[in-house]
Amino acid sequence: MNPSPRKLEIISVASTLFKEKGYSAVTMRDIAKVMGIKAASLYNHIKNKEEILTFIIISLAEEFIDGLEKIKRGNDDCICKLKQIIILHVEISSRNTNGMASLNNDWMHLKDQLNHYLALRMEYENSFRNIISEGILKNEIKNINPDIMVFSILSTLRSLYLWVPKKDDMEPTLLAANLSEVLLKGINK
Amino acid sequence: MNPSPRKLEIISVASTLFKEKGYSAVTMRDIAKVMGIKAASLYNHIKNKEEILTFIIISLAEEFIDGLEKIKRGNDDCICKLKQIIILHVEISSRNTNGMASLNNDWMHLKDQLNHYLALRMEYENSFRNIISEGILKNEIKNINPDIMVFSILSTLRSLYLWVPKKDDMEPTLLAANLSEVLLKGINK
DNA sequence: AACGTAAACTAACGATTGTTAGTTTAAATA
DNA sequence: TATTTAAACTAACAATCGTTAGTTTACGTT
Repeated sequence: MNPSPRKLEIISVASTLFKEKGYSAVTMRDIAKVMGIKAASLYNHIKNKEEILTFIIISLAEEFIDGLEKIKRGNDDCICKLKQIIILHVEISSRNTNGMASLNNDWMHLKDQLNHYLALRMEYENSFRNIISEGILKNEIKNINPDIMVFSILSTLRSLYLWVPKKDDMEPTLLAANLSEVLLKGINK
Repeated sequence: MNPSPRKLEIISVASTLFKEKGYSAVTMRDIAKVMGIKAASLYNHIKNKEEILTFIIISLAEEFIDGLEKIKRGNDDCICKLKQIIILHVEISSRNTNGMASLNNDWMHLKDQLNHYLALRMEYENSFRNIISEGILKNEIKNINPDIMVFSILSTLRSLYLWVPKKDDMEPTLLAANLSEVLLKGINK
């Protein structure tokens, strides 16, 4: 059963507020006020507050897993795969900056799906690290601690949601290209 | 008037909890329980909940401003200054991973000092960008949009608080050296 | 015209929130 | 020994929290 349009509207409003103040600081009455209805009316469309957060986070997490899965299946070299990962993050983050805030900062407030989320996250990071490690073996990537490279690149990509809205004049394609240059080849001339 | 040892103890406990769940989700009773006292007793040492957050954030922000000020005053080249900034972040983040969580995620819950914080933050980012821009002029740094380089490097440095605790076996000096290599020269061989 | 239904409403609940007031305890000081 | 004081306590407050129950409204379908 797909979410109704009204439910998606609530989730969208909630995402905006969650980004501004964090999940815990946003009340059902806050969400209702932006919707122009009373808090109790929200419950005609959603089960509870937690369901909103769960939907936001899990659907985004699965987008990332699916995207990475496709990249892994390709037989491009590692550097090319990394570029595709950068594009994946720019695309998803640009399309849903508000949701990305919850994915990054509010996952610990999940209950039922917390373990599922943590599993997806670990799966994603492991796949990412495997691509790096393979690149080192094939001599495409420097022989530095892969954890540091994963951490460094992923930190930047995870922060995109904060930065994309400030640069909405910049095309996602150009942003991804510049990011690839900086993340893969550095800034030093 | 310096904070008493007991007050610092409360702030330390609060920092730990703020990192785990975020400022809004941590109650005064949560903090008190870890301290082994009742919530009301906290008010013998602190004015209110907000004061705890303010102390954590502002003192860290000032550490960064002071550190960057010293780096700016030196007459090293830009690449060297960037390396010093990386060391600054590794040092501060290693010394206070818990506080860094609030600095990154809970600043929007400041009240009295919110504008002060935002001013410090803008000052820091501007100085950072100026170093990059100067590096481009002097042909030390690639001629790419400096905003993207600031964003990319700073995102990684701001996430250190999440990552340092998982790698407490790694010496901060080595971490800073590896980070410099990755952030400045990239991962591509 | 009668009915069904989706989506709003009012009213209220029990729990929890940050915080205050006033009291007790125990150790240091006079 | 008597007094002061720092730091804990108990008890309670008004406000706000997520949520439920029951009701009204308005519109599409029979």
